[in-house]
Amino acid sequence: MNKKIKKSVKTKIFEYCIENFSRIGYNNVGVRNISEGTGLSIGAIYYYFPSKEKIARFLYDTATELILENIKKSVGEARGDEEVIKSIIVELFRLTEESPRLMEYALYVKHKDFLPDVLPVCSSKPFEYIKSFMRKKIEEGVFEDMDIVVASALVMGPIIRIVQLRLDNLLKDDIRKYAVPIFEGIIKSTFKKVANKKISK
Amino acid sequence: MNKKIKKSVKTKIFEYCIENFSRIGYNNVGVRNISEGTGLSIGAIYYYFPSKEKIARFLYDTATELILENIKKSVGEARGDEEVIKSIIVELFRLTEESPRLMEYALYVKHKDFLPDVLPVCSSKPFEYIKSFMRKKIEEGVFEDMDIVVASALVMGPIIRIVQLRLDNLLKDDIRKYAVPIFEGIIKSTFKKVANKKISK
DNA sequence: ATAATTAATACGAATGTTCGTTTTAATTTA
DNA sequence: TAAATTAAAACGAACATTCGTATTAATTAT
Repeated sequence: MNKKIKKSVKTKIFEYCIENFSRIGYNNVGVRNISEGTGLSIGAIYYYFPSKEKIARFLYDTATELILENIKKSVGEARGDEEVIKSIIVELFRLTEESPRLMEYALYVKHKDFLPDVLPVCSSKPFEYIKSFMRKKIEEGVFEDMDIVVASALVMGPIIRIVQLRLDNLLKDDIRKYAVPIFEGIIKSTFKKVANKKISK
Repeated sequence: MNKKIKKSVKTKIFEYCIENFSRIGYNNVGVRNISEGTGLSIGAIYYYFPSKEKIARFLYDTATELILENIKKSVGEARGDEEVIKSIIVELFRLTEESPRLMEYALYVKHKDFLPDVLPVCSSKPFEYIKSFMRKKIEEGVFEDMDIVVASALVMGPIIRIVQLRLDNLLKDDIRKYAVPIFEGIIKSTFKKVANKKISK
């Protein structure tokens, strides 16, 4: 009966920092900016986080966890292997449109600058999850029998590329319109061909 | 008869900064580090560059120019459309193995942190060059008739992804071994099918 | 009363940059 | 040839600023 009325301190910090670490960079956002931007005092910030670096780590963990949850939920509703791939694309594109800063932080922020020992995002939970799905499908013979690295690159490469172009503002329109053609291209390059089955209409 | 003997100041700075901006980040490399690392005095550095930011810009321009030159040369020796795609892959993979820091700087460095008004690398000269080639081939009917954005993502996405994985040290071995399988996957997803022509052996 | 938050101040370390000076090498003058 | 002059190149201590962080005492909320 309380938490709803006011945003928690951590939430405020999360929202402000996700936005601004992505937009102008970790090193260009000072603790004083965070204080002003959230309306919190510097003391309050340090009451919840022992250091600025810990904020960055908290953002990273929360962001990857959030993305993973969304992907899992989306994949959970999919029927069949192709549907799984499609649902991943749709979900990643949706997240890109609806939470661009979240995606930007997860994909882009050069963690080496300020989180030296964090895994590169490409091997963070969401991407590991997708990769393990693919590994299984190669074993089952759904995908062409290819190296997992190659398969993973052929599937995730185009998706991530579209997302990056959008986040860089090089694509002006909603990228969800690319979901189907990208999906079809990916299927062509990775799935075993089945004689009596058409992929596109 | 003189320039050969000593590395120019700009060359020294280029080499040190490409290495270290990529490795530990622009904001973690101070002017004092550059001074110590190159053996140049701080004064000398500022004699050649008006600011640290201008160094970053110089690196960016030089790196993209270098990569573009190499791609052009490699493409120039290719015969036929598929060969062009293959030569781009081979060249980008070669550069990744032989000049990883150069590639890392061009692909990765989050320019927003310190070069606010520079183009994202994905739209820098080398990538624009490749894209315009593809646009032409779509018009000529070599590629499937698809949106240039989609085609570009299907071609460049997997390539860049492999490169990134390698630069993140998530792939331990030389990525050149992936050149052919990646090439074959890309062809499948983008090239028009020609009935009496097999792509792989 | 305890915990949470604020506001203000202060700290030292690190930053990018400046600037007066020195070194070096080439050119000009004598 | 030797001395004088010049200008570019290199130097590095010092500067003002900003950073993350710490500390304080006062205030508010539970």
